[in-house]
Amino acid sequence: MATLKAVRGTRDLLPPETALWNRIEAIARSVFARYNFGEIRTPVFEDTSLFARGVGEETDIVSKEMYTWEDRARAQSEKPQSLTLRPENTAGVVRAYIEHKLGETGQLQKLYYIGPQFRRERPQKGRYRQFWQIGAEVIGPPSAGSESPLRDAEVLEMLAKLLKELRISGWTLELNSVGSAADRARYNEVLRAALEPVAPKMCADCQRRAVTNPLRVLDCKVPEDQPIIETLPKIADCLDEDSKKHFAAVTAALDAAGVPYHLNPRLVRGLDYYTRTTFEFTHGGLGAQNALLGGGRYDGLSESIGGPKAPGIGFAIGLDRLVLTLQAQDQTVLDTIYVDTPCAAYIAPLGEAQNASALALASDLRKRELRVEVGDGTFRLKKSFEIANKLASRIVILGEDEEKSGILTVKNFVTGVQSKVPREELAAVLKKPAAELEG
RNA sequence: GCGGCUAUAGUUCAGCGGCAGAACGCCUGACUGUGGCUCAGGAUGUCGUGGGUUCGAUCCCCACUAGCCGCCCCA
Repeated sequence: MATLKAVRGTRDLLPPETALWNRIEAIARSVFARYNFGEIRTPVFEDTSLFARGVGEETDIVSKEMYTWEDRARAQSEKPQSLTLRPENTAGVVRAYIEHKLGETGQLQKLYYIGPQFRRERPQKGRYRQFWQIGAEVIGPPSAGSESPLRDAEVLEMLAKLLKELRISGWTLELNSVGSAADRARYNEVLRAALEPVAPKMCADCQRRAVTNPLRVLDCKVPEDQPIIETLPKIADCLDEDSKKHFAAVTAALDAAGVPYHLNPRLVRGLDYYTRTTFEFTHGGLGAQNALLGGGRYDGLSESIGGPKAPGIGFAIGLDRLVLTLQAQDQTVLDTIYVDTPCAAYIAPLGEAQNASALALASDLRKRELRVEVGDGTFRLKKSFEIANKLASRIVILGEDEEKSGILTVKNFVTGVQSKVPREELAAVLKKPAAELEG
């Protein structure tokens, strides 16, 4: 029988790498807490129509990347429900916001999530079919200030802080405004019209995009097309006064907060729900998948899935890509984040007769918050030393003599010093840094 | 979904149409309670899977699967 493997595009995360993941998540939770965000956990699958209506029927995500299946019908007369593994988490959060009537609290909701998302794309480095996102949303009724450009700036400033605490440098904040839904629709027509005469001179992809999705033409990377793209109308010229004012307030707040950004009038994001402020933090060294995180404002999302008016802004960080970026950085930088603590002690019983008391000793030390490993009495002492040397900073020898006298033999691998330690003093000795000489 | 490259030991990789290799790691070293550095031995394996060509295939051909790179798109 063929050996079973993780399915394409999915993978196992093993120690010690998981320690790094945990560390990153802990830092994120800590930053979110300071900005007064609370955690939300939504189901990993939802009714398919949530994504179709929320994310947008025409987006790549919905049209070709979702894991969708039909649930069993509850009764024969019923139609089976179509379910989908979430391809992103914003729609689920907004659905929960509506379902639990969080808007009725009158308060701004600040929610973050950490969890797996699913998209059936061709796997690559930094792109998996089950991938992890850390994201946050600020959403609420307009009366709670959910539309304020201050919220946009606060979210961006928080992201800059988070990246700093994660020791990630060299990122670029690409910033743009795609205007209101109406602005966007208007721009689409203007762009389509402007493209008509020039598209035949462009690359094959652009000729196709000019018809199917004009906004994507702006993203084209073919050098020959760049001069033509430069001449195309910019979305900024199609923004109404409110959108312009809103965006100006966002950039002003960023300037005041000292968050550097790069205005990118060609930044187009692939989800239909984005309005006004959109952004992306990119990082070199990620290859073709250079987006570390992306997000933006979604003032009409709630209404598009049948909820009340609830403007919001949010982002999603690609956790897999964050880890890749971190691992590509200087090892010393990595060490400050990923702390691989060795065991304080390896307890070596000298015979099977000592196994039970070795376990009891370990239990006692663990109660005192020490990380401890226990060997086995069938191991020869030489072998115990070899194992201990690999994973602990000290070895504690427990033979017949030690068991009778209660005086344990402790050898420190850092200093090379071997000493006798009464059992009741052991925990205190092990808590001292191994580099310190002990009596 | 399309194109290119790749798949050999636990890991990183070399290799050749005729008995499978290196480095690191692992195991064992005068059976008694002492590791790290050396030294001496030892084991690595369905050569990704399934077909085909051949006297003979890990090697050549085809298909499949998976990974990587690019496109598309995105986190």
